[in-house]
Formats: sequence, C-alpha cells, structure tokens
Amino acid sequence: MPDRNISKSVIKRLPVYLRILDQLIRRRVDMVSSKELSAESGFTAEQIRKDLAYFGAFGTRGAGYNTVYLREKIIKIIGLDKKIETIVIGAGNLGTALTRYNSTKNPYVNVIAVFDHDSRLVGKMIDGIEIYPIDEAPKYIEQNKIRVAIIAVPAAAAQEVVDTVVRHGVKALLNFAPVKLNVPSDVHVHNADLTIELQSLIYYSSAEEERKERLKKEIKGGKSSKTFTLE
Amino acid sequence: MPDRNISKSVIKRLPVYLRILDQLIRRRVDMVSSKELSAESGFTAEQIRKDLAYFGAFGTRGAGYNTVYLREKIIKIIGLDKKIETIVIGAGNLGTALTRYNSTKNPYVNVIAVFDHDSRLVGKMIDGIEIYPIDEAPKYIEQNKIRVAIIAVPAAAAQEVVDTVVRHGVKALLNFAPVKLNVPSDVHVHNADLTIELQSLIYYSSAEEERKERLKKEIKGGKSSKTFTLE
DNA sequence: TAGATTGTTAATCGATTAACAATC
DNA sequence: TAGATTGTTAATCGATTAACAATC
Repeated sequence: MPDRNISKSVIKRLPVYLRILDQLIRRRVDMVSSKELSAESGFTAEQIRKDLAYFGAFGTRGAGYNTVYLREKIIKIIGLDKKIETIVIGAGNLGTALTRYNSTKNPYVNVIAVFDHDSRLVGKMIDGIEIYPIDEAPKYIEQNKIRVAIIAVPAAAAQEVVDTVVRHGVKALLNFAPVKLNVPSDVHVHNADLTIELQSLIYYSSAEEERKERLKKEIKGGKSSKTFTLE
Repeated sequence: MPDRNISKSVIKRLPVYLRILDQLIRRRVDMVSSKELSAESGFTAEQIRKDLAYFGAFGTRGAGYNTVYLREKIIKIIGLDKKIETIVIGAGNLGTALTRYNSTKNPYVNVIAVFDHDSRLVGKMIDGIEIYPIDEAPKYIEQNKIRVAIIAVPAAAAQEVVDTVVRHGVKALLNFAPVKLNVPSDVHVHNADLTIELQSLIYYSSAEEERKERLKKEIKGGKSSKTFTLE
C-alpha cells in the first residue's frame, strides 16, 4: 500500500466512495465509472480518479472500476479489513444516541463498550452494549487494544478523559465536546461540534446572503441549479 | 457589513471564536489578543486576524480585541443577533438526542419543533418541544418562517423530506442522513455524517500510520507535541 | 478500429503563512 | 518613546481542475 502524505480531505472522501460502492454492489452493479461515482457523491470525476490513484490503479481504461474490487481496496486502505472496535465515553443523550446509531448504521465499526462517570448509569445496557464506570476505561482500552474512542462528555470533563484514554493507547478521537482538545502529535482528533455546525449554517440562511450567493454563482458561469443523479 | 465571497472555512471558524469569547466574558476578561485566541482555538493568530479583517477592523493595535465588542460583531456577522429558530425532522434516537443537546448547549439557536412520520411519536414531548406529524411541516415552516432545518431521518427518506422543506422556504440544512442531498444552488447543506467521520478516523488509528505521521512532522520542523494554553 | 474512460501531468485556483508597516 | 499587536500585502503552499496521452 504505497502511501506518502495523503491529505485529510482525500481520506474523508474514501468512506463516501465505500458507501456508494456498498449500495451499487447491493444492486448487483458490476462496474462504475468515475462519472457515475461523481453523480452519487457530488465530488468531481477528476477528483475521484485522483483520490483513488494515490493508492494504486484500480480501474480499467474504457470500462471504469469493478465495484467489488474497488470496495475491497478501499476497505484495505482505510483499515476496515480488520474488525474495528471502539468505545463511547459518556452515556448521556448524545453518547446513547451515537451508540445506538452506530450499531444500526455503521457496518464497519463496532461500539463494544460505553463508559460513564455516573454510577446510576453503570451496568445498564444500550442496545446490548454495557455501560461501565469511567475508572475502568484504562484497563478496558489496554485489554481490548482500543485505538479509537468517541468522546461524548461535557466540555469541562473532556480534556481529562482524553488525557486518560490517550495515555492507555487511543490514537484517534471523534470529539463531540465543544472544546479544543490538546493531544500528542501522533493522536488524531476529528471534531464533530454540532453547535458550531449549526451556528455556521445560520450565516447561509439569511435572505441577503441568498442574493449574494446567487450572484456569485451566476457570475462564475451560471450553473443552473442542477441535480446530480445516476445517468 | 462588507462581505464579498467569504470562504466556507472562514465562516466555520467564526462560531469557534464566538464560543471562546463567551467563555472569556464569563471570566470577566476584557481584552484578548489574536495570540491568545490562537491558543484557545488551535488556529494560528495570523489566520484569526485575517478572518476577522474580512469583516472589518475590530481590534486595537498594541492592545488586542475587546471581548464584548468582538463578540457582538461576530454575532452580527453570523446572523445570530435575531432569534434563530430551527426544526428537527426525525424523532428517532439521533433526532431526539440532537434536540435535547441543542436546548442545553446552544445558546443562540432554538429548536422549536420536531417532526416525525411515526404517528406513535406524534404529540410526545422532547424537553418541552412537541413532536408533530411530518405532514404539518410545510405549514409550520411557512408560518414560523423557518430557514434552517436539521435532518435526522433515515437515508431513504431524506431526499423527499428535504425537497419538501426546501419548497416551503428552508435555506440551510444540517444533514445527518448518510446520503448526498440534491438541493437548489441557493440552499446550503452541511453534512454531519457520523459514520463517515468515524470511518475516516480509522485510517489514522493504525500503528503504521502513526510512524509515518510522526516522521512527516519531524521532518517538517520537529514541533514537539506541544499543548496550547492561555499564557 | 472507434469509443470510452482511466491515470497522470500541468495549470489554476484558493487558502494559509510570513512579513511588516501602521498605530495604539 | 518603546513595546505590543493589529490589519494588510506579498509569498508560499496545497488542493482542485483541466487536459490529454495511455489503453482497455
């Protein structure tokens, strides 16, 4: 797997391709072109070809990509070929919903334990997944070689929790707490701050903005509000 | 408010600045430098100054930014100065959690109604917010001039729901459904696909990757894993 | 062979970083 | 005045887009 410094943007698009391939395979589609992947993903065909080319030549000129083969390749690139197990820290509303959501929607990653500070929650189950006391997280992480954790604790508690899990081997974090987390340089954090997402949307929702946006787009080349669909 | 084509990346950073300012004001801090904002946000001081300068000259040379004044300015820029009301479509696990989460964590945006297809959920309350039948969404959106909606329905239902809400005036969408939504060019979509976030993290969690990442960073100038804190 | 579509190199675009004059 | 920090312009970097030769 050749692999220099692939950018974050490329890596974030890979799971999108994977999802589309899963759908195509379910529909028994054999081959797919970058143009068709573009229609389904919203990314340009050139970008898709370039993204894939970072990792190898997976397509057939004149024909496109074999869906099953490309899917396998992407799974290997991301690292989803081994069983991936993760934990959720925080069994509040969000932690509970994320745990449930993941178990139905994510075929590649399993939440195998939830941790919480609140002793009243400990021992309860979320979709068959047990809630453990937060103190047991270090041992659990080490024994189960957990590398990825989902942080769904209040902002004030997040840094301490993260320091702990990182100390015991976690290398990547999906952070829902509204704080900047400080981590060693070999640990990756993806922030999924819902408040910030929602607030920045407001900017685009006002009437004046619409006009300006439309104007900008029209000047740029007048792409009429086209929709992307598989042709 | 001068305002050409400010990039999405800039707009996404504004709520981060806002959150930090809120914290500083709560701590009765009067002035803040771009360097201090950098420490709290993780963005560079240059970038912060540049971001703010797109909208005006809010600082004082030699002294920094007045927290209260800058907060007010950012609120105006984003459009959070008017009361912002939004709706959640989908009262499943995720929709429910998002509704609850927002009411405690987001001081600037209110979820005022939830909609669901399932008649067994209709009439129930989530933190004092009522669940309505999805058919009532069009009327509700128009009467309450809703411009922003949060989509938390299954992938298969998302496009239809979005078509409907957009037809009745929604201009910005926070989409949790794992599908590419097709919308007119004057409507904005932020995708918050948790599955994709989590999957792309896996790439960064493997042992080989760590080595490469470390290597890359060391070559680039050996920033030791420093932590950012307010000095 | 003709048509289609990849893989890759070159050109463009945009965003970040660096530098520094302005000025409190 | 000296020190600090902004606002802004210029330089750099990186990512996207365009173009096209390779080839099925």
